[in-house]
Amino acid sequence: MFTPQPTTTARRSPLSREEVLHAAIRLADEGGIAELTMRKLADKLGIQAMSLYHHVANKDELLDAMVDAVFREIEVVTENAPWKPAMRQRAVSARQTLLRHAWALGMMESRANPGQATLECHDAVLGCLRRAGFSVALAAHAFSVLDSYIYGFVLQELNLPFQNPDDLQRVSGSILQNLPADTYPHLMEMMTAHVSQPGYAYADEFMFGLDLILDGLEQALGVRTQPDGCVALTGSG
Amino acid sequence: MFTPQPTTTARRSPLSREEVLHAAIRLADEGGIAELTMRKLADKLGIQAMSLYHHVANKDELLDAMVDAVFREIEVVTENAPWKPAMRQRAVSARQTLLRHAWALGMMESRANPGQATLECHDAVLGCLRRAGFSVALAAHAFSVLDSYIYGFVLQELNLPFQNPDDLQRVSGSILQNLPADTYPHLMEMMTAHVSQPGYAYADEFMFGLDLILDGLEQALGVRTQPDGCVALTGSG
DNA sequence: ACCTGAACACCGTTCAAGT
DNA sequence: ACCTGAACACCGTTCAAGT
Repeated sequence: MFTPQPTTTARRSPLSREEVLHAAIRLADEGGIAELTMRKLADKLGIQAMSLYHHVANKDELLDAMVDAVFREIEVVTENAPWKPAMRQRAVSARQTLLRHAWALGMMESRANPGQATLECHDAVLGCLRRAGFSVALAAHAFSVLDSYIYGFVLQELNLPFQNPDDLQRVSGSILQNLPADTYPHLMEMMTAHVSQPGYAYADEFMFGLDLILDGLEQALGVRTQPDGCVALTGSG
Repeated sequence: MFTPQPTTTARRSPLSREEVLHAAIRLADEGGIAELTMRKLADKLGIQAMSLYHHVANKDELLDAMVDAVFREIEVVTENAPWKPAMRQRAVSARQTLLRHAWALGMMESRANPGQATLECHDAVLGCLRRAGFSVALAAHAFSVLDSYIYGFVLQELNLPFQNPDDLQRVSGSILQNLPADTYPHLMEMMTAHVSQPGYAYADEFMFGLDLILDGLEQALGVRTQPDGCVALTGSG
């Protein structure tokens, strides 16, 4: 029996792996990683949960792909750019990306299969450093300390029980208000004299630590390229 | 009717909240956080899952208590110790503790209720810095950059698909072997010329970054306490 | 006070069956 | 090739009932 394709019928185009991936990311972005279940994801796509397994081997593989998609969003500018502003800008982009997808950081702990975008991002960073004169060993050091700092800072940022300065003042007040004033004196001082002051935002701490690390790397690079032992102070000081 | 207590009968002492907490930590340490379900935890304690709710409001409260117990394990030596070795030793202890409880880091992302041990740990660190002459603002900077680095480093360490140098050589080989040699040239160079060399261990990168940050903080402290603008180089260089 | 059985509303995934 | 219904072995948690 010949059954012609119903070309005129409004029909859902067959689901693609890309569609599944992006729907999963949107779901996790909006409702948190706990909201991302195969059943709810299927619901959002208008299919049954079991149909997802035609596009994705299992939930773990989906999570791997999601993490790789996050790395694709991190901008790495290395084209003939000096290493310091390039690394600085990449750090800023990485932080923004990881904040946009709050679920990603917590998932990296358990992922072991780096995707293509992840490898490309790493390669670009290493290339920038090597071209700037970093030895292989120093490039490894630099990569480690920069990524550690970025990941850890975002982890703390996401852990904060507030998102804006108004929240902060309210929350820090309620935490310490119920305690005797001398239980945590230094924490109390930090809250009252600094953190709860107008204009304070934890996000601003990011640049202090980032520049401290970049300056330290610059010094280490200078020591290496000038083996007379004289530290070259190339900063603004 | 009078029913006497069966004093002679071998009877389980009533379960305490502490017992539940430690069993939960052991379960997560051994099998990963996914293994920690209320049902399996109850099994291990020889009771039914529902009985746990007499000692813990819900799973979320249990997770909060587990994170706080991890902070209790971090050693903070601040008694009259100079700030630099004290902060160095605390960073080492924090890293070891977080490696011992690999589940803890991923959970901090979603916890918002700091416990007593957490607050005590933070207070001790701030006290050490303040006594050493750090301004409130610089102490906040120092705290942020140090904790960010520690957390981020451990996050990367846990993310590595190997635990010892032997694994490393095998894994790094299999990742890059299947690729054309020029797809990720700098990653390839890093693997072949550095990471896969005998004696390399990612764990050793920890001290480079830690000392880089501590030296940077020392410099920032010196600049502040000597307002003549002359940087005091108190390091070994 | 502490523990429990049964139940509810969920999970990820398999498998045989449909078109 | 793609989707599905039914089922399996799990979840966290509630609630009424036991001692």
